[in-house]
Parts: sequence; structure tokens; C-alpha cells
Amino acid sequence: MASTLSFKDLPKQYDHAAAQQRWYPFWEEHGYFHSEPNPGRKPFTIVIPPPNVTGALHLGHALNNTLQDILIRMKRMQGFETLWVPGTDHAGIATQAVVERRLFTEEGKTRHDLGREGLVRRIWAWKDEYEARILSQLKQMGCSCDWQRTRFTLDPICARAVRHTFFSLFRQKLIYRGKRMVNWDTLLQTAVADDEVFHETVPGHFWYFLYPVIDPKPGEPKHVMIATTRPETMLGDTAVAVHPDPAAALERAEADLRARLEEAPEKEKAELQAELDDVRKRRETLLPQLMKLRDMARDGRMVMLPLVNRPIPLVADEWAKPELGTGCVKITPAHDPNDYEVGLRQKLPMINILNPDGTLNDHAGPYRGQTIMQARQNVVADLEKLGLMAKVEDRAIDLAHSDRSKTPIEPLLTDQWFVKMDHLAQMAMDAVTDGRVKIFPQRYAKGYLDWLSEKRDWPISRQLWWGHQIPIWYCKTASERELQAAFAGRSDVVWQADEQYGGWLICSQEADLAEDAVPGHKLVREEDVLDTWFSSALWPHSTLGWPEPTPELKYYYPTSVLITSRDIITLWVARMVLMGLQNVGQVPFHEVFVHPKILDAYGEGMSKSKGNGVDPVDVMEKFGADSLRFGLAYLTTETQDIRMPVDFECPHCGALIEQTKENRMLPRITCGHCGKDFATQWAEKPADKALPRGPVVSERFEMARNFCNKLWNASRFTLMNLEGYISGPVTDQELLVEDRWVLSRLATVTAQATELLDRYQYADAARVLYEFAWDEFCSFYVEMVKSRLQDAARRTTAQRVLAHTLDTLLRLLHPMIPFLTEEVWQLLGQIAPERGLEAPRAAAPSVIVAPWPQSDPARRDPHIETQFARFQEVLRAVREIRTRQNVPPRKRIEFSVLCDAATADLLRPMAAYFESMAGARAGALGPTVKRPALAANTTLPGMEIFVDLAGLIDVEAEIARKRDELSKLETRIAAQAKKLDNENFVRRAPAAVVQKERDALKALEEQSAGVRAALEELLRAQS
RNA sequence: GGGCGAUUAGUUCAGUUGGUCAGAACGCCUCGCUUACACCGAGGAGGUCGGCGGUUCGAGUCCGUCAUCGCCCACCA
Repeated sequence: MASTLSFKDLPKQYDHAAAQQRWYPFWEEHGYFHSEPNPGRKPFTIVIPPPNVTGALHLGHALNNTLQDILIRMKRMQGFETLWVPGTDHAGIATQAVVERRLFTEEGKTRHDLGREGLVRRIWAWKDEYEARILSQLKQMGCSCDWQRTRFTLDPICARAVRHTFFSLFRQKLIYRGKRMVNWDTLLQTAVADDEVFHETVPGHFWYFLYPVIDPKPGEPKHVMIATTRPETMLGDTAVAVHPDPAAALERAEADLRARLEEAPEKEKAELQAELDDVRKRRETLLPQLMKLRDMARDGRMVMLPLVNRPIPLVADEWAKPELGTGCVKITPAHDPNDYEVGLRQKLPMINILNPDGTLNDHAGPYRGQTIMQARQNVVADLEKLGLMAKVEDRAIDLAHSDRSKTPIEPLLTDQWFVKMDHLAQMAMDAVTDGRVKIFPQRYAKGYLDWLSEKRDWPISRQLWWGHQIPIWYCKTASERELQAAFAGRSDVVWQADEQYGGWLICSQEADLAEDAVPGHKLVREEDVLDTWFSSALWPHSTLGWPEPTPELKYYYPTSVLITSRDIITLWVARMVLMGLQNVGQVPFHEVFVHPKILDAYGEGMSKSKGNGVDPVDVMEKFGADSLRFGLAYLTTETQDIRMPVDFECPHCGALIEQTKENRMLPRITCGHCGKDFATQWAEKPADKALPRGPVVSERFEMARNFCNKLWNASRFTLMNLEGYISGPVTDQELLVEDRWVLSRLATVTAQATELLDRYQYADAARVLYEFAWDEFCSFYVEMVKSRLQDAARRTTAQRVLAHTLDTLLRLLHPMIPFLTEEVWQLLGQIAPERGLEAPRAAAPSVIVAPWPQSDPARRDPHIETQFARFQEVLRAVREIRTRQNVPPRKRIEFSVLCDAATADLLRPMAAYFESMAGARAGALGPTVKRPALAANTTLPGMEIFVDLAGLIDVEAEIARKRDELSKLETRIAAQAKKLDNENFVRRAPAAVVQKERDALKALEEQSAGVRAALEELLRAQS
């Protein structure tokens, strides 16, 4: 397919766009991504963490998916039956919010204008658009997903899994309905999730009110004082609490403070001391009264809630801390999460005083219809009139706001559905504790276990329209007998009594129930939908066809590894484990790899709202998919998040403009270089959108781009020099030093890369391959093989080893840089279709299915590697002398080496390479070499290198250099000697270490003697 | 408030079990268009490994503590 290319015409720069366009369709057409259960092979399976259809993928997704594809491609080459299941998540709240916002800004409509069906239709359209975009981004990145198995968390297959799961949990009484405080957005009239709430500190007040005690007896307080920042909520008070044992509580508080004071740093002491004094004072001033109140609470005494004149009980509850505030606390169960808990404990009524729009309802009596702020003012004023306001203080208040409407959040008690977690959570904990699921890096297991160990019930209902509607139907009026008659013989319908409101809760496993399913009675379906994570939790098995016992489920489940980011370990990973165990009876995956987060230049996470996100497509257009992938892999270490400063690239002149906190949200930016404007991702106005868009890129991918180009050119060189290639076995005798060396190194690198990738050490694997490819293959092997390629007699072997080495390197790099390696693989196949050393054979039709290289231990040759290292040292020394003596580049020089005979034997065969790689002719080598009269010299451990420069030498420079060298050596010798003089060291350190240090000292001394001799020689010559 | 992590050259990061580990890339300086590659080649300068204690014969490497930053979780009558 690339046969139109002639090797002579290959471009000097790797054309990533062309390669990507050429090979992705090629792979797809050949079905390389598709997998079917195959009993003859072991499966290797990954399910994608489904990206939200809220928007396009960002760099974090690019990282996540690159890491998955690297593993998938390696395992595929290793002969596993590899399946990577792709898909997307409907992301309930986020997606509905995005679409609603757009509906409002573009058409001025709210969801109520469209109605449930209309809105959901809109969201499906949005989903179709973004799903397509997301999948195409994944393809651009080269992801080798099995697209035939693409899933969506709201598609019929997933929906069926959700229904079956809900049904089964409901039947097992693991799902129940209860009350829960939600964050109510009074503007949008919807509940918002905790992570959609932001807190802002605003100036506010702390009011102290008096509630009259009903029929106080002599000696009893006439009032109870409480304090609040939200006076209007008193209208919903249903109790006043006091601690059941205020004396003990105060004592504990005091002891606790004393302990903290002892350990506290100086600057916090004053504050703690003040607190301590306050608590001590309370014993005198407050405790007697609290004791009385406590007794009154035990007697079931009441106080009168002012303004609405409702008697409410005094209750004894530990929530009322005697060391805080007035020691008494008003209880508003319907509008405060903690009070709700107290309400449950004390079996208090819960009075909701709010309408959905934030005005007060009938329970607020005279304040009905007022807004919260109006009611607050009026309540305060009225209490003041009654003389029941004791005092008011200024106080900074941390107020929750809705991220979406920017209005204050009101806590509101609502009906919600829950999953009981005690048993399920325990199962999920056990799976990690006993190693059925291993988490890498291991430290993340702690968060997982801590979170699950709280075993808090999982609230699964959401007041949304976009999602899996809860399959519960209410029937108020029917009798159980009527239900039994209506659903006779059906195992897919179960019901329970609705203990809260009476009637029945009916759950259907498959089909929706008709309104008249129970003759003579009306069924009403629950409006709420399920939490997105409910369907995501089923992802590993729902995508494989559960609840059907499909061949896929049997073969691919449990999946091999899950690759994800740390912020959803609890929300998602833990719930997948628990649901997998619950539904399938097996863990969903054997291993979890938690990868780093991508941060911006300020160390902050990238997010849409901060405007610091990066579109991987921008990076790919500039650097290519291979560079994106390699760059990301190179940055994936175990401990460090990825900090990525980014720049806008001016579309007019190409100048880079640093992205800062100031400019990252601007719709338009003026280039400081050419002065022209360009648009950013924030461009919304037509005038801005009409401008050319400036992509956001990072220089951090240049390293990878350069690497790809280097590899491309080494490949080009190889291809250009394979003319006349004839395949055939290569015997060991034919191999020269450089062949043995490169094959030895290749064997080592193969083993390392394989092992590192198996342990998710992507950065190290990338580094090992980078260094081998660039510093060894390109810088040495290719350079050294050049002369043989010009020599007909030696050409054939050189070609065979070269082709084989490149072939292996391509295979090792393919998972990280798939397009480039395929491009070269195909070209290589044209000129050298059969490759290999001992027994050459036809290369695979695509590198994607080529066998993963095996490290051949027999090729590892320490002797050759030592020899080569010596060669490299001498080469470097000679080159360094050339530079420091300013020898003109084309000027040939001659050098000699004073060394032992063995070293000389190692160096002698390398003579030709000193010529070609340093323009230097090797003269005398060995122990008898005499110091030339006027020479530049470098002293290395065990070797002294001389370059005879005759009249050219800059003696002054050499002398200065020698003196500098000598003083450095003497410092090191002194340090070394001191170490060895330390009796403790010699006595207590292991003998091997001591010996090593002695050897080091000796080597240093020898080296210094050489330098001194050379210096003397120079000084003599100078005078 | 609890937990986790980070702090190493101008920048972004590696440094496996404490004993040549003080490294890489980019940037910078000096040379060089040598027939694969200037997205290149050769050479070079740059760090008392956040501060302070401690363990040890020996500590970026282990312990404590402080400082700064980040993430997760919880909470704030």
C-alpha cells in the first residue's frame, strides 16, 4: 500500500498526519482490533473508563487511553486474545446541566418548557454529537478498541443490566427509600451534587434568641438561649437540645484542650489557652443552668417556639456541645444535616418550611410566601419586638453556593433511594485485602478501604430526567391480593409495602408497567433516575452482556486491569468491585493501575471551568499522535503528577504565548509577536469565533516529537542502505564487535521494557527504549555500520543485523508509537520481507500483530559491553581534546593510549571507528606507550590518552586544565582517604564496601599521578 | 480537621532494597550544514538534593519536626 514511496524520496521529517491517515484504517479493515472468545489463547481484557459525553476529551483522557492502548498492543503482540471495550458514560447531572445551560443561553428556555421527553430528546442529540467526537478522538490517538463492542451506559444492553441489578437488590431488600438532606438550588429548583457546590465566606451574623420555657417551676430558667446564623429556620424547629451529661462533656472538652495545648506550637497556644479559659469559665457560669435544662429534658418538658407558638420539647442529645455557643442548640431536622440526625435519634417531627422556589410555605405561618431573606429580617425584627433577641454578633459565614446558578444552597430534606452498603462494602473490602484485586501504586488501597469501611449507604436517586429512570411504580390503593392477582405467575415483578406513605412499591425487572397493570388501580412511576455511578458500577460485566451468560462474559470476565485516575477510586472503582461481586460473583478486574493527574503550570488540576484544559487534538496536529503518546508515557511515573505548562500558539505567526491565570479564560488574545488577534476555546461571540483559533500546546511534547523524528531518520537510513538485501542466517562468527554489542544491549533492553510495562512503569519503559534507540542504536550502531555498508564484502551481514535490530526496535516501540512503527514496518517489509538472525522468516503483515520480542539471554555479552564502554570512553576523551584544543573539524589527529595490555587488545579492533567517529588515528596502545613531548592529555581510570598536537597545542590552556583537574582530584582523594581513616567505617562497613572504597582511592591516586606527570611534562616543554 | 503525595540544575522531572547517584530532557554557552536526521552532531557551564534535628561507620535515599504546594475525604448551630 505504500509502494508508491521510493526509499530515496522519503521525507526528512516524519509525516505524522500521513501515517495516521494511512494506518488506522488499515488496522481497522484487517480486523486487528476485533476480538472473539478464543479458547486457544489466554484473554487480556480492558474496559475503558467511559468518558462523559459532556464534552470532548482532554489531555487527562489522552493519558488514560494511551496507557490502556500501550498495554493492549503489547499483550496483543504477546499472543493474548486482547479485547479493549470502548464506550461512553451518560453522566447524568453533568450532561443534563450542559444541555440545559445551552438551551437557556441559546433559546432562553428552561427544561420545563420542553418537558421531560423533549429535554431527553435534546440530550440524546447532544450525546450523539459528542460520542462521535470522543470516539473519533480516540481513533486519532490510535486506540485499538474493538469498536464493534462500543457501549453507552444508557444503551439497551446497559439498561437491561441496570434493571436486573436494581430488581435483584430490591428483592433482597438491599434497596430502600429514606430521607436525605440535599443541596437545593432554589433558582434552578433542583438538587445539586456536593461537588457542584462551592463555599464562599461571606459576612453574616450570629443571633442569640430566647425560647420561653413553658410553665417554669421555681428555680428553673424562664428561657432557653440558642444561637443561629439562619434565624428563619427557627420556624421549622421541632426541639431544643441540651447535652445529656454536660458536666462530663465539659470535663472531656477541657482535658482535650489541655492535651492539645501541651503539644501545640507556640503561636497557637494563645488561642488554645483562650478556649481553655472559656471552657473553665463555663463550668461556673453555664453548667448549673445546663444541668437544670438537662433534667427538664428528661422530664419531657417543653419550650414555646415563638412567632409560630408551637410547643417543642427539650431533648437531651450529645449533638448539643456544652463547650460551644450557648450550650443549647435549636433542632431543625428538615433543614440541617446534623439536626436531621438528631431528629432521627430523638424521633422528632420534621417540618419542611420551604417551597421548591425558596419561598416559605404554609408551615411558616405568618411568613408564608416570603423569601428566605425577607423572612430572616422579619423573624429577627419580630423576635426583637417580643424581647426574645438576646444579642447579635458579626460573624464570617461559610455559605454554600450552587456552582450552576451561583445562588445560595438551601439544605432540604427529600425522599431518596439508597443501597444498603454494609454487606456489599465488606465484600469489596475483602477483595482488596485478600489480593483478588491489586491496586497499583499500592498506597491507593488505603483510601479505598477507608472509604468503604464507613459503609455509608449509597444514595442512588437523582432528581433528573437524563438517566435510568428508577423501575419502581407506586400503587396507593390496591390490596396485596389484587397485586398477587395482577402479577400472578410473574417472577419479574416484586413489591413491598411503602412504609412511609402507605400503599405499595412495585419493582419490575424487565418491562415497564402500564398505568393500569393492576386493574382498577393507578400505578405511578417513580420520577427520579439513578445515579450515574449505578450504571457505571456495572460497566465491566454489563458491557460483556450480563445478565445473559454470554460467551463473552464467560471468557473475558474478570477483566485483566483497570486503568483510571485517583479521584474516582471510591466513586467508581469500589462500586465496580462491589457490584461485580454481587452480580457475577467475581471481581471485575485483577489489577487496578492508578495513573498520575495532569496539572497546569501552577500545579492545579486541569478542568473546563478553570479554562486550563488542553485538547489532545491540538497536540496531535502539531506533534502527531505518536509524540502525544510517547510524551505521555514518558511522564507516567508512580509518584509524581504531570505538570504541564502550556502555551497558545499564534495561528498567524506561530509564536508561543504562555498560558497564565490571567489569559486562560479570554475568548480572544492578541499575539505579542505579530500583534494580530486569535480566538481561543472560549470564543462565543461571532466576532471572536470568526478569528483563526490559536491551539493550546505544550513544549513538553517536543522531546517526543524529536525522538520520533530521530527514529524516522534512522529508519530512513536503514531503508536507503538495504538495497540488494538478501535474507539468510547470520552466524556468530560473522558478527563484529558492534554487532555483538548492539545485540547484547537489545536483549537487555527487551527484557527491561517488557518487565517495566508489566509493572505499569511506563516512564521507565519509555526511557529505556528512548536511550537505547537514540544513544546506542543511532549514535553508535548506525554510525559504525556505515563503512561496512559501503563495502560489498561486508555489506550483507551488516544489512541483516541492521534490519533485524530495527525490526526488533520497531516492535518494542510499537505500543507507544504505533503509527511511525507501522509506517516503517511496511516500508521495511518491501525491501526486507524476511528478517531475523538464526532463521530469518517472513515478517508479519503488520507490526500490530508481529510477535513481541523475546530477550535472548545468550546474546547478552558482558565482555563485549565492557569493551565497548572502554571504546566509548576513549572516543569521548579524544573528542573532548579536539574541542578544548580548538582543532579544526576536518583536521585529522593522532592519539595514543597508555593502558594495560588487555585494554589495548580491547581498543585495537576499534581503530577504524576512531577514524570515522572522531577523525582520529589510533597510534600506539598499551603499557609501553611513551608520553609525547607536547601533547594534550586526558587521564581516565586505568588509561591515559595523548593527542600529539606537535606545534598546534595551546600549552597555557592545557596547563590550566591540568591544574584544575589535579586540584579536583586531590579534593576527592582527601575525602576518600578520610573515609578510610575512619576506624568505625573500616570496622563496621561490609568488607566488600571497604574494599571498593580502597580500590576507588587507588584509582584516584593513579589518575592523579598521571595528571601530575602530564602537567610536569607540559611545564618542562613550556620552559 | 483527617488521610495521601510532593519539595533534586533556569524549567519539567528520574534517582530501585541507605555506600561513584548527584542524572535526563528542554533552555543556556562554544564549535560544526561530516552523503539518516539542524525536530541534527561534538563539547561545555549550572544543584551544599526545601529548613532544622535524629538514626548510622555512611543519607536526596530511613525517622522526627517545621515550611510551602497539591490531591482526596469530612465538617463548620
